[in-house]
Amino acid sequence: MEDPPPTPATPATPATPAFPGTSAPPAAPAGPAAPAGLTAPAAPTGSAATLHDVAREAGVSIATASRALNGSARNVRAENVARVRAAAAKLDYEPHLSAQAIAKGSTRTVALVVRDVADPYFSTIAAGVTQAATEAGLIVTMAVADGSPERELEIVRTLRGQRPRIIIVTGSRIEGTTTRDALIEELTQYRTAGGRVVLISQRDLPFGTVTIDDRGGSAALARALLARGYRRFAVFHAAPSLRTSRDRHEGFLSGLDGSGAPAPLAFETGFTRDGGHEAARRLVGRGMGDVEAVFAVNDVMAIGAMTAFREAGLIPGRDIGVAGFDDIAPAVDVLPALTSVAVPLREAGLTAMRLALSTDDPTAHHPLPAQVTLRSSTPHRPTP
Amino acid sequence: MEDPPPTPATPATPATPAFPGTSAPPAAPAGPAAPAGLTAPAAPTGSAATLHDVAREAGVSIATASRALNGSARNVRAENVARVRAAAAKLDYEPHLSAQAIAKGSTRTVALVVRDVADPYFSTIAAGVTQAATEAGLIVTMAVADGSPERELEIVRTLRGQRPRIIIVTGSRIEGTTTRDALIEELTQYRTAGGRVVLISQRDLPFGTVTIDDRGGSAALARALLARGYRRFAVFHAAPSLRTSRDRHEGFLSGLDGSGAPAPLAFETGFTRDGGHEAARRLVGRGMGDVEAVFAVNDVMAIGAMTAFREAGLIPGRDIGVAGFDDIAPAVDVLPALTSVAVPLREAGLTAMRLALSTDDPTAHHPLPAQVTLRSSTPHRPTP
DNA sequence: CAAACTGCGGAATACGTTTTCCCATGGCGT
DNA sequence: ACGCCATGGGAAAACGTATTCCGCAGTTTG
Repeated sequence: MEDPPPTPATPATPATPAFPGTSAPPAAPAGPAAPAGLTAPAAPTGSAATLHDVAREAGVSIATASRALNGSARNVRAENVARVRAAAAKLDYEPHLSAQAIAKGSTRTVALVVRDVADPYFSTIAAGVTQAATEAGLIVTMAVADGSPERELEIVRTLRGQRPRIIIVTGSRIEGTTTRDALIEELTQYRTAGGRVVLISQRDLPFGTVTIDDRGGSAALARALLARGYRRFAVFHAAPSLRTSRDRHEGFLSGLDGSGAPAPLAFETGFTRDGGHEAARRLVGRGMGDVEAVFAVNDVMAIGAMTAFREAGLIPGRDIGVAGFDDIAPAVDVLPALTSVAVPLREAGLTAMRLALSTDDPTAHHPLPAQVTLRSSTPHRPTP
Repeated sequence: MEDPPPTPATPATPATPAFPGTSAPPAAPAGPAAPAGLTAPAAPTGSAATLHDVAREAGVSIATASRALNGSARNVRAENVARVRAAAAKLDYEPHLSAQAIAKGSTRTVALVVRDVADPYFSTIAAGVTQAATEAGLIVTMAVADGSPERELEIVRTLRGQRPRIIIVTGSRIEGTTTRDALIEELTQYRTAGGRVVLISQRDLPFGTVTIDDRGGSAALARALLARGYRRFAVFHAAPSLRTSRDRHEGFLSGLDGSGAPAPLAFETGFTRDGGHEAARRLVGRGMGDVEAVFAVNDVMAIGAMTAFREAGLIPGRDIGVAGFDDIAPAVDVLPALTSVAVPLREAGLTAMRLALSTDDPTAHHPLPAQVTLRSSTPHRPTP
C-alpha cells in the first residue's frame, strides 16, 4: 500500500550515513572556527543574466523570450523558440524567481515551520513534506521555532512576507496562551489572503490538520499487553500540559477499561531519557509492588527506564515488561528489543501536503493511525 | 545534560518529543489519505495589504511609507513614522519579500541542499545552518537531493533562480562524474554572479568547505584503543568509493602505524546496521582468530555487529571490543555503551554559515575535529 | 474580392518595492 | 534681506518578469 520508489513505508532503516574528511594534518585540526562576523552578509556584486539579455542575444523581444521559455498560453514560432532556448543556454540564464513571483502574483513556495530540525521526529515529518512538495514542483523554506511560542508567532508573521502558497506548522503545542491566539489570528489572516494552512499534530483548530492517533495507539498497546498476560502496570508520563503525554496516558487507561485490570501507578517525570531513568529508580525505590510492566509515553523514556532497571538488578523483559511509544530506530537495537507503537511521521508530512494541495475543505482534519509493535521487552507472561 | 530552552550546543540529547492526537474514534482511524490531486496547487485568490494601501491609509506617499517602515538612510518625521506604523499594524501589512528582493537586487535567502533530511546526520547539520542563518536574519530554503547527483545538479540549477545570497551543499559525494563537473560549473557560475557557496564534507573543491576530520578521529581512536591494551583488530568498512568509509578506514590504519600491531582484518559490507551485523557473522563464522576488537566505520554498523556477536554467544565488551564512529544518540543506551568518535555536526552547520558570511577568502577550507569517546564496549584489557 | 479571422511579434503596462531626483520649507549666517 | 544648507516629502524611475493590447502579416470565408 505504499509508493514503490520514493517513500519508504516504514522509517525502519536505521542507516546513518556520514562523510569525507579533511585537508589538514589529522592530528592537529584547527579550533572551533574563528568567530567571523556573523551578522553582516555582503550583497552579491556580480550579476546574473536577465531575460532582457536572452532576448537581445536571440534577437527577439522580451515578450517572445518569456513566452518561449515558459510557454504561456500564446504560441511562439518554432524557430524563435529554438533561438531563445539557445541564447538562454549560452548565457546560463535562470529566471529570477522573485521577479516571476511578483509578475505572476503568486509564488511556488511552501513554508514549513518546525520545532526543531535536529529532532528525528520533526525531521522525518519535514522529509515527508519536502518530498511531496518536490513532487508538486514546490520549493520549501524552513524555519525553526525552537519551542518558543513567541518565536513561532514571529516566524509565521515574517513568513507571510514570503507570500507562500502554503504554510505548514508542526510543533506548536502551546495551550490557550494569548500568543497562541495571536498565532491563530495571523494564520487566519494569511488564509483569507488566499493562503493555505495545514497544522500537524494540533487539534481543534479551524485549519486543515493532520494528527497522529496517540490515544488510539496507546489504547491498542494496552490491549495488546493485556493479551500477553500483563495486568498490573505503571505509567511513566510527563506533565499533563504536554498534550502528547496526556493523550498517550489517557489512551492507555482507556485501553485498560473494562479489562478488570487495576488502575496503573502513575509517575510524572521528564519527557526525556533521563526522565524515564529517574521514574524507574523511583519505582524501584518504593518497592516494585506487583507491577508487571511499565508503559513510558515515549521510547527514550522507556530506554532510560530499562537502563535504570538493569542497574537495580532487574532484567527488563524478564523481571519487568517495558513498552514505549514512537518506535524510534534504536528501539530494535536495544536489549531487549523494545515494544513500542510506530507513528507514521513521514506519512504525516506527505498527508499534510496533500491536504494543502487538495481542493477540498481547507479545514479538514485527517487522523493517521499509530501501529503497535510488540517485541521482546514485553514477552508473553507464563499463564499461572 | 538537557537543553534549557533554545539551542543545545551539543546534539547529545536523545530526546524524542512527540504529539497530540486525533479527532476520530481511536479504534478506527481513517486510511492513508485519499490521494488528493498532488500536482495542481491553486493560486491564492484574496490579496494582502500592500505598501500602497498603507501609504494611503496613513495619508502619506509610498516613498515615505517605505522609509518609515524600513528606515532607509533618509529620515522621516516622527509623526509620520507613527502614522505609518499604525496604518501598517491596522492593515496587517507585511512587506512582500519578492518585491523587496527585486527592488533591492538581493535576497535574504540561504539555500541549503542536503542529501536526506530524515537522516539525523544531515538534519543536525541543517539545524546548525538554520540557527546561524536565523541569527543573521536570513531565511533558509531547503532541498533534498536524495543521493542522486542528477537531482542535486538540477536543484542547484533551479536554486540559482532564487538568487540566494548563499548556497550550502552537503551530501554530495559523487566522484569524478561528468555530473559532478557540471555541478562545479554551476556553482562557479553562481559565485561569479556574486553568490557565496560553501560545501560541507567535501574535499579539494575550489569553494569554501568545512570538513569533519574523519581520518584524524579514526587515528585517534586507534591510538586510544592501543592504549587500552588492544592490538589485534578487525575493521568493518563499506565500499571504498564511499569516501567517508575509506577515510575512516585509512585513518584507523594510520593510527596503528608504528605501534607494531599487526595489520587488521578488513571486512567490506554495507554502511548500515545490517551490514555490520552481516560482517560480524562472517567474522565469527571464519573463527575469530585472535581478534580482540572490531572497529566499524559507523555506529549503526557497530551496533548491528554487537547484536550479531551476542547472537553468536559472545558478549561485546567482555569477549570482544567494539567501537564505532559518529557517536549517535543511542550509542550510550545500548548495552554495553558504545565507544565511538563524536562528530560536531551542528558545529559544522554553524561553521558553514560563518564561512559564508565572513569576508575572508571564499574558498577557505575549515576542518572540524572529531572527538573519541571511550565507553564500556572497549574496556581496558587486563595486562597479561 | 472584400471582409473577417488566425497566428505571432513587440511595445507597453503591471506587479510591490526601493531609491534617486527634485522640490518646498524653514533656520541660519553674513 | 538674501543666499545657503539642512530637513524631509513626493513623483518617478528602476528591478526582472508576465501579460495585455495593438498591429501586421497571411489565410480563410462569404
